[in-house]
Amino acid sequence: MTKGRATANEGVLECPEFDLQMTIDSGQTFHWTAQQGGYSGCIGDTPVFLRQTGNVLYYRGIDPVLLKSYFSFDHDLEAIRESCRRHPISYSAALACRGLRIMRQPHWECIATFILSPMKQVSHIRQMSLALRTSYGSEIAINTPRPFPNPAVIANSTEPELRRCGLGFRAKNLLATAKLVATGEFNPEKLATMNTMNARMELCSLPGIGRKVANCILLFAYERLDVVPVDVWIARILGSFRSRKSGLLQLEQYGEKLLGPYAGYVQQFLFHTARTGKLELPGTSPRSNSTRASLPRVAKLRTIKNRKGLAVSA
DNA sequence: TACCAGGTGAACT
DNA sequence: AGTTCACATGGT
Repeated sequence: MTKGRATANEGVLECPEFDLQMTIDSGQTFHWTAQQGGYSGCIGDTPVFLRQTGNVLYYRGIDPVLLKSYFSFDHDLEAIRESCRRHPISYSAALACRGLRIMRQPHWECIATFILSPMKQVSHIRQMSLALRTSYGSEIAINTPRPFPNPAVIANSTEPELRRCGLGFRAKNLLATAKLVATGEFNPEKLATMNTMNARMELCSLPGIGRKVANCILLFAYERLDVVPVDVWIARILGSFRSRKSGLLQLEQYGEKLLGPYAGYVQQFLFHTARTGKLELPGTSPRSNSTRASLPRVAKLRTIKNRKGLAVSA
């Protein structure tokens, strides 16, 4: 109905090389709900509605400057694509992911939701996020989405109550981390000024955060675009590129070298194409929509808490 | 039913 | 230092 034309209270933004749906569905954010041909959610504490038609983004409720920053409109996607041209599989993944941008998410909500991520599918992380926002998020206005709850609000809750949001064993970690942040003992803003290795160590000091989750947070909230989070998908993909099987840390280092200066971005292209069944790997067939991945299995994976001197990317 | 999901941390050899 | 296991929940 309103497709291709702005309604009364909508702002309009040219957005070349941007795919709203792919960006939101790529497993980096879990707080947006598909609605009326667009998405509703919050940017910070501001309720926002977004929809896209072609190269035009229609937005409601938000300063376009913040919007552009949130979705990283300043990232040079062409340069990022070119950075992995020498590696054909990555390059074709990059071409398949035109318009996928790595966002600048608010620090706390990114930390909190990736604490919820271990051993959960993307759709389940969305469910947990929604349950938390519904139960604990403040009501900004009637009939608008609630923002992700502040650390203090979570900190004032209890583990049994958090478990009612379906968090399982993650409830304890979220609660403990929320308390550390609420008291000021841990300051997420401080990490922005630190180098990647030190920021990673700080994150790994939090309960429930190991190397993989820390890397996700560094990539999706702190703009460390060279960092490669190695989850089961990326481990399979990177593992299939080499004959020797290796541990998580080895795969991460291998990935950072192979995928170039924007390795984290390229990792996201590989992750998303694999998860949507579009990635073709040597010796495997792309999965169909209805079946599980046919990607090769990887030996049981162990995680490593970061230690001093273990500089993977300085 | 059994298996898997954007893993982590503690207790084992 | 390397291995093994428990940990909740929801979906196929």
